[in-house]
Amino acid sequence: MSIYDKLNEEQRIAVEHKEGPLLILAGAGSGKTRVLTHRIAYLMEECGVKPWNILAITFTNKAAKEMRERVDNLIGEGAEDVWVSTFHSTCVRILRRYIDLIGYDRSFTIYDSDDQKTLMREICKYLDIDTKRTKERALLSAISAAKDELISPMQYEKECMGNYGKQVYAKAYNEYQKRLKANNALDFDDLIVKTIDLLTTHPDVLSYYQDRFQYIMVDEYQDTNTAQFKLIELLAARNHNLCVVGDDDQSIYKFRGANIYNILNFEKEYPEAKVIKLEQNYRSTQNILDAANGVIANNTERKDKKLWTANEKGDLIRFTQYETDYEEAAAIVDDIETTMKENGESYNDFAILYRTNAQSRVLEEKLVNRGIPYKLVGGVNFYARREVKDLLAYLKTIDNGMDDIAAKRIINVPKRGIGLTTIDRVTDYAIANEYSFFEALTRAEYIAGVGRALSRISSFVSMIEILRGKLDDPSYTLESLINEIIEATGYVEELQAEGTDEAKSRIENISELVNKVVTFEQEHPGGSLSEFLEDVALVADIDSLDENTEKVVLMTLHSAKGLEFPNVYMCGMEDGIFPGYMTISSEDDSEMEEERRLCYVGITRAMHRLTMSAARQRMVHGETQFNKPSRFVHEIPRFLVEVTADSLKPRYGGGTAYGSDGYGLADRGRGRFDYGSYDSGSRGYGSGGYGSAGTGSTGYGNSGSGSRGYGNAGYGSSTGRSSNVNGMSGYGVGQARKKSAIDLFADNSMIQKGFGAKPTKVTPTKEKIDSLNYGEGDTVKHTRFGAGTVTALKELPGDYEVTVEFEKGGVKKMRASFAKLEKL
DNA sequence: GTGCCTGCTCACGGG
DNA sequence: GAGCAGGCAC
Repeated sequence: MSIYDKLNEEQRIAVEHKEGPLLILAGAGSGKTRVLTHRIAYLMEECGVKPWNILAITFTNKAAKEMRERVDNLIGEGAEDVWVSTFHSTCVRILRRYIDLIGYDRSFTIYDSDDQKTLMREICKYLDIDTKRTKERALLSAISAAKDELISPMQYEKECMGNYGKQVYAKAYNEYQKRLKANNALDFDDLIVKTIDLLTTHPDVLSYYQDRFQYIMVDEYQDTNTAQFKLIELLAARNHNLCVVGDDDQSIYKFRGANIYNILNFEKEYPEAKVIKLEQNYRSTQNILDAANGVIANNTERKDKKLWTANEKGDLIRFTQYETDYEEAAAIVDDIETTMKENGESYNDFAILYRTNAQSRVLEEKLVNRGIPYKLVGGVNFYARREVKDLLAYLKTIDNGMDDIAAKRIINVPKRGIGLTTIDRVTDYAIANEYSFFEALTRAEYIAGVGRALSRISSFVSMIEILRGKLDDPSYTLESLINEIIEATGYVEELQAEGTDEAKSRIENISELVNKVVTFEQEHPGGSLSEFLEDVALVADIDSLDENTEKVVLMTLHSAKGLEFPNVYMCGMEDGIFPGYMTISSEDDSEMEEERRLCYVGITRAMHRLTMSAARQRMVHGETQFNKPSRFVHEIPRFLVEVTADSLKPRYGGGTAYGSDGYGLADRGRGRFDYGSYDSGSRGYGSGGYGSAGTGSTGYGNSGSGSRGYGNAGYGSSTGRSSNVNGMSGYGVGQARKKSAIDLFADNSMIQKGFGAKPTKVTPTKEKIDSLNYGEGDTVKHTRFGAGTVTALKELPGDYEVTVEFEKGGVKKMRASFAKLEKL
């Protein structure tokens, strides 16, 4: 029996496709990695293709590593010569060899987003750009977008002719590139762009790689941007043996330039392409799959496909709306513990997914309290911590003396009495004489006004030069280098003297960095400093995830792509969070579609059990926000969802129905749930029926009896009575889906009065406010959230607490002194 | 030149 | 709510 016998028919056809372009549309969980690895094995074993003639591109190092391991397992050793790597590391490898051909030094530095921001700040100062009006971030994202589309500064400038506002961007882009070049640095986008520059201007180099990469495979093709597409096109131009694998329904990186048309138009680009659809899912239960299909069916721009599975139906998807984000987190953690015991599973069988990194904090808190081991993916990157960045800046300065950003970062860290005035003078001198900042430091004695700082500067310079000199000895390790830096600068010593908890944790991070250096040298004997730094620059958060350690995994939905877990929790399922406020208020419908694909990705991560949750109120950026359950929850066919009432202790008085929001809670018993009339399919939603029941009773709304297309407002009361409260009833026949979802809980102010919102911490107000020029019922404008109606006002000492229902951003409660609302 | 305080800004995702 | 830049006092 061969390794190919276990493949299904479509998988086998894909694996055995040898020559010519191939598009594999692989639905979630359809075994695409299996196809890719088997195809590599097949090419090598059955077709005699040399491993070094195969290039497989993935999006993360983690995926690359796994792919190599799996190929190794298939064919037994020999996969190490297959070039498996990410777009970015592929480009770095090519550039390290040939970038001098396009005018950079081969020891170039890679700038991360912090470095980019620092550089842009300098540029704004230099070009007199008012950063209040034009943000660095905006400039950088415009530049990044231009690069993703392969638009050069010159082209950009042309396009901006006559548009004064845009000309600022063009100038900034131009200066930014100039400075990157002067610093011998490349940002992430440049890695791709410069590789294309190199290949298009040097046919011999291109030809070399075209010969080398006779078989090219690209994973997650739906996430490639125009530049990446172009790169692949160049490399594959001679042999046309290009195999791309992707799923248009899982395209979730538009914000960083992903061009979904790369996959949608593949057949136009390569008319001779063979197209294979993998539609059998091996991962999830039928119910989970149906839920995912139900959600994604609301998107219009997609390739037709229908996922199916031979797996059992499985459990229903569970949904619960909690009072606060804290209760939500507590309940999830509870549930993990119970389920784990009941099913004899381990912690790594559970993943908690959320839309934004900020949501992890509350969850972490609860997990720590319970002593549950967890792994947080993302958040504040290890390499973004101050102490780690400082030490890396030393390494960068030693490695690449032209990197001004790095040199300026450490010139006075730890403090050595070289202040801003001195730095400015050195900078001016450097610019005037076209030296790098570090070069200028070596000539400090010629710089007017440096005076007192001169001796300090020279000792800094000689420290760097001595360390740099040591690297000439091939037996000198990077480990010794970093230890000498720590020693010479007194960095750790200073932290030890501080003795605070924060200082201790910084010291731990530093020793962690030293560990990483050691590991790097073990894994890459003879690896250079540049290689170490590039390794560091190109790690993704997800790379550090080891699914085999017994920990609950916490991460964003974005990070979860490509992974699977027996039990998945999708929390914060609220309009305003997911889909996010930005998406809801956007004019562009495609953004909602992207958000929906993200939801699809989340759902399809689950193998056996999917639990969704929402909170009525949560703190977002210091303001209490009231959110309705996510429209995506409503898009799951109702018969697939089991809604459980928040079963925490009764707290708001038993038996009384609160709120007209249709989620009215009664006694916190384990109530039943009713969506209203979801049965009627596309025709309408019941607004009611989210009511949970009184203790053990069946106090829920009438089910929206089929054809009528609505449900009564099902406010559970302790008597289990279903009734209309405050005149809110379900939506009528034919009510548009979208509308009902949005208006479902129109009168949120009632909840607030009923529940009495969580007391906000009273902080002294900066500016005493005695009266307001607006009141309940007035329309006001918020600088960020736009227009809204004041639904409640509460007097505080010297301030007011204003509850505003925004037209687009939901209900928010804010301090009048802080929010600066303007009456309309 | 250093250190503290205040006020402002950012509130989506990441290689 | 948090992190950072800028202002101000020493």
